[in-house]
Order: sequence, then C-alpha cells, then structure tokens
Amino acid sequence: MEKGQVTIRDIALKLNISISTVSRALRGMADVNADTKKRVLEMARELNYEPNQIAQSLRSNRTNTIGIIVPDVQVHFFSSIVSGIQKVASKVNYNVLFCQSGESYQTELNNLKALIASRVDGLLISLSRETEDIEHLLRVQQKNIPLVLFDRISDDIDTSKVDVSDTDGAFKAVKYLIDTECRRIAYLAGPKNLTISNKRMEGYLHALRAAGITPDEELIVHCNSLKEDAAGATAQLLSLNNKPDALFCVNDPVAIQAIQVIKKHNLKIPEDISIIGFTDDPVSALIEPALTTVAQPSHEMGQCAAKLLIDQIKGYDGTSRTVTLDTKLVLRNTTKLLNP
Amino acid sequence: MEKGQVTIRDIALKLNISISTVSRALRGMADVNADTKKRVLEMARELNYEPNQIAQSLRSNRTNTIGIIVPDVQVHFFSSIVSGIQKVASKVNYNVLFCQSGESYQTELNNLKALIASRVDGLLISLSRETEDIEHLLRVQQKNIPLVLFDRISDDIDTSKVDVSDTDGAFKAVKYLIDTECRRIAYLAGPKNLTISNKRMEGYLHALRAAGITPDEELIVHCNSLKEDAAGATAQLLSLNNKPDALFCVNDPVAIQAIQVIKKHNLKIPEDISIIGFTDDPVSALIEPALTTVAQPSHEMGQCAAKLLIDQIKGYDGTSRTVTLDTKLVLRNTTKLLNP
DNA sequence: AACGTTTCCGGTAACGATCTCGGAAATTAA
DNA sequence: TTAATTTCCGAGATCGTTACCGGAAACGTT
Repeated sequence: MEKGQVTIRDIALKLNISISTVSRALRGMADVNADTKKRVLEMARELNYEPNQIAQSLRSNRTNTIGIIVPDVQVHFFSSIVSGIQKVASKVNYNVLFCQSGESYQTELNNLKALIASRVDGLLISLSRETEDIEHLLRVQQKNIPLVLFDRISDDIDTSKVDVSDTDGAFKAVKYLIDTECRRIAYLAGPKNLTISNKRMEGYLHALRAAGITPDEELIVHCNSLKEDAAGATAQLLSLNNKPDALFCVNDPVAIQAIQVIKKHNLKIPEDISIIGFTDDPVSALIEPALTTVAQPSHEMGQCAAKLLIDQIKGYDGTSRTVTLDTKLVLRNTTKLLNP
Repeated sequence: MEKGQVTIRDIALKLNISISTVSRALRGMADVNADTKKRVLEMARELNYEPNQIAQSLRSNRTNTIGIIVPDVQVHFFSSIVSGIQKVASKVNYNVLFCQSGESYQTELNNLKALIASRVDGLLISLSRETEDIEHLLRVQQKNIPLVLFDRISDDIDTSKVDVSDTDGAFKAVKYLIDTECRRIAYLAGPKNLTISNKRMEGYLHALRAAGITPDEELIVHCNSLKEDAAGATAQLLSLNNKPDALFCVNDPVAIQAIQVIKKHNLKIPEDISIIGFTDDPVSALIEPALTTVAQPSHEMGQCAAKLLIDQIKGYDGTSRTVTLDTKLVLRNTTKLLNP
C-alpha cells in the first residue's frame, strides 16, 4: 500500500525501463517497441495508474479547466446555464471549476482571484448584482485569459458575450398586453444598475410609445433584493389612485410574488390585472394561474457560452463576438386572450 | 506585454534578488529583511502577480480542490446541495471541481476519472440512478482519497455519508395520512435499485403495519424516468377497481405529476385523494393545491457533507461517519386536516 | 582580537510529466 | 564485411514553486 498515487516512475521501476519510455508508451508515440508498449499499458492498468494532470498542466501551461462564476446556482435559470456549460465542457474533456458570487462584488473578486491562481484556461462569468466596476475583468484580459460574459453582461468591456434579446422580449410582452386591451401597464424593474433590467425597460418604453401611450413614471418601480421588495413594490402599485391594469415584471420570481399579493387583494387575474414575467422558470407553468412569461433559453445559453469560450481557448476564433439568443413569449393564464 | 503570466522569477529578476528570497517574502516567512519584503510585495502588486497554484499543488501534493459529482444540477434539490458545498469550501479556500453524471453510470465513471486525474483532495458524490456497482468507489479508497457520499448513498461501502431520515420521514408522512382517515394508501416509488426509494418504502410499510393495515402490492408502483412514468403510474392507480384514497410519492416531481393527472380525472384533492411528496422543492409551495411534503434540508446537507470531507482531508477525523439529517413533514393543502 | 550568534540570502533539489537530443543496438544496403 | 540507416531507448532540461542547506555579512561577547 503506497502513500501517494502511482506515477510513471513507479511503472518505470517495476519494468526496469526509463520514465521517458513509459511516457512515450502511455502517450502512444511511434518510437517505442510494440512489446514494451504493451507491457507498459498492462502495468499501468495493474497499478491503477491515472496521469497526474497537475504535472501535465505545469508542463504544458494548459489546465484543460474553465472557471465559472454565477451569482447563485440555486436559481434555476443559473443552474440550467451551469448544467449546459458543464455538459459542453465535459464533452471536449474540459473540467469546470465552479464558484458563486452570492451577488456580492467582493466575493466575485475573491472567486476570480482563486480561478486565476488555479490557472484556468478560460472564464465564464455572470456578474453579481452589486458589480458596477469591471476593473477586475480588464485585469483578466491583460493576462490574456479568454473571457466570456453571459446574461449579466457589461457594456464597458470588449469581450465575447452571450445574452438574450431582452429589449425585444420585453417589447413583445408589453405589446401583447396592449393588444389585449391593457393601457396602464406597470414595470416592476430590478436594481437600477442591472443591465438586463434596463434593457427590458427599453423594450417596455418602446412598446408603449409605439402604441401612443405616454409612459407614467409612477408605474415604474424598482426592487432590489428580489422577494421582499417585490411584494412591497406590488402593494405600492395597487395603492395608486389610478391602478395599473397590467404588470410586466423583470423576472419570474418577482412576478410570482406579485401574483400572491394581487390574490390577497382579491383582484382577478387576468381580468382585473394581467401579468407577464421573464425567464420561464419551471415554477411558472405550475403555479395557479400559470404565468405568461418571456422564455429565455437558459440551457442553450450555457452551451453557447461554453462553445464560444472553448473556441477562443483553442484559438479557433480570436475576435470577441456577442451572441444574442432569441426570447419567446409563452402565453399562459395570467394574460387575456387575443381577440381574433 | 508578456506571453504567460508573471512568476516569482520575474519578480526576482526585476529586483535583482533570488527567487528563494521572493518566495520567502511572499509567503511572509521570518528570515527576510523588512525592506526587501516590502519591495517584493510592491513589485508583486505592480506586476499583478498571482501565485501559480498548479506549481504549488505539484510541489505540495495538495490541490486545495474538492470534486463533486451530482446527477443533475438542474434539479433544485441538487443545486441547493451544490450551493451549500461551494459556500463551505470557499470559506476555507477550497476550490470546487463540478461534474454531472446525468444519471448515467458511464458518465459517472468518466467524471471520476477526470477528478482523480485532477488530483482533487477529496470527493463528494451522489450516485447516479443507474449505479449499482460501486467498484469505482472502492478504487477511490485504495488511492486514499477522502470520499463522502450524500443523498444517493450506497450501503456497500464503508465511507462517510450524509443522508436524511428517509425511513422516518416516510413513516411520519404515511402516519399522517392514516391519522386523517386514509386507508388505501399507495406508494409511487422510484427505481427498484434506488436506496432512498427503498428506505422510504420501509417507512411506508412500517406505518401501515403499525396501524394494522395490510400492505397491498397493487398499491406499490415503481417509476423510472421521472416525469413520463409518474403520469402513467398514477393513471394506473386510478384505474383500479378499488382506488387509493391517498398517494405517498417518492419525491415532489412525481407528486406534482400525480396532481396533474388527478386533476384531469376530476378528483378532488384532498377530499377524494390525499397526496404527500418528498423533498420540499420550492415549486411545491406555489402549485395549486400547495403540496404537503416531507422537507429535506438540502442546503444543510451540502454544508454538512463538505464539512465532513474537509475535516477528513485535513486529517482531523479519520473515521468514516454517517450523518443523518432530520426530515420534517410540511403540511399544506394536498392533505386533510387532523381532527382534534 | 578572536570567537560565537544572528540575520539575511542564494544555490540546489525536488514534485510528475514531456520533449529534445543523442546514442546504442538492430537492421538493411553496399 | 563495412557503412548506412532505422528502431528503440535513456539522460537531462524544463514548467513554477517550496524546502533544505549552507554561506556571507553584521552583530555582540569575552
């Protein structure tokens, strides 16, 4: 029973040959005797040898590992992305070092430091809600580490990005609300510095203006820490003299909170007030009433981001590209039917 | 603009001192002049130096990295565990290499191979549904790699484990059904080789017998690939001459499927048929009717497993321990009220 | 003044794998 | 038989870091 793990040196000693030969045999190189090669492979299997990727990495300066930072993997949207990333990575023999920022800028910095120290070959990051300064990302670029941002991206850095058509998705949602006779449409927004929240706001405003409706500032409410604020924000909207007849929400959790509050106020959904969310969380199809929402292809987003990154690592593509995935309005029961 | 990253050698060259001194200075060792140390630290910051953990790992034979394998991180129960693991690990400066088996035995083997090659300091594994043979886990032990199993554990290996009180949780659930006047209680089970499914069956049978009810084999139905089978199994139960008046389900997704089918049959929940799930998925509180379920502390399970593993890695505890976390019956609206 | 101590620093050998180089043995060609 | 070539293998350097060892100053002690 040895202490550490088996090395090529152990194999070499057992067979009384040099480690160079063992290395060549294991890597399947040409200039090694067929018989020697067979003996090496057999011995490797017998000793249960596994190559030491740490040593390989040090030598080759490549770790075959990519790093991910997401805000919180407990959010289904992110776990779905992480799943997509991991599957693609594993298919091309890349490992995945996984971190969570917990929506904290400081933790994001720490995560990044750890991943850089681990010499990941590339990075996939979805920014924390607190992150405004992207100095740390620029430092990543200075080190020539390939970087792909997804979902929570930043416009202040020139790198590859994957996002969804937020503006267009919001536009489609709000247009649908207008088409189903809603006129006072509120927007339950996210934090003011969150890019995706702002892009969805653009779509919201655009749809209103396109229909000749003047946006009412009273109807745009921001909420920060999702659940708690969302309930308060909804209550605030319902207490207006001139109540909204529809609610467009920055994401599904907010929409679900809104539904609970509206139910408590004994208002009918969608007759009194229509609701549309964003994301298509699995919960949304199961709640009562089932939530109409703008679906984002989360799994595909992860796969796409991973592919972009790996292409960059392998040097297939040096340019930074932004891929925008399509969103789709999924009609359920929190919205009225379109009149034919 | 250099090619690779900055090394202590670069710092040494710039300051015209030896790499040994730089190393000592960076590690804050005693025998280095205060002024020299200051200059080294300043230069390190100026050059944006990050220690190469790969080299450190090779030298020290420790990677400060643990590996996780879960079946599917998109399942909330697992993402919650993974989140708990990652938080604990990060707090003690451990990295997390993340893999998914996708419920495939072969993929689990591949994952394990990759993690061993990466020389993780320890492993956290929740077995795939396909896994029956645990030879691969024994090989891990032969290599003296600390291993902790969680949730999907196996009785055939002596190692640290974290699970929940499955049997007791099932017992409490079924007892509650009996206490609320249910008599023909069906069990919608998982695959036959799944330990947790069998343990829950034990609790189910125990509760029945304790109440003097003879278990009816007709009322125990197994389903494999979760969603599709669950619907079929439920339909099968509803087509019996002597229908069940309650359904105990191996997990929440199965219960939720069952609810949909039962609704379609125009049966009233819980008046005609009561339902209890297992896990307490976040969805369960939001669906209509809200699902009564046996809650498992998933986040805590992750944290506990990570702590056990890290204690083992650091050599605080060499013995293999099994921690069983408590389950809690969460009463909602798919069950009748208890008569006082 | 001669000695021991302390302070600080550099050389060198590892960790495990790979790659380059060169050389010995075996084979072929002349 | 000798020369040329092929086949196969080993020595050594290297990746970035740390640990061990030893040495040169600078200091204090008698």
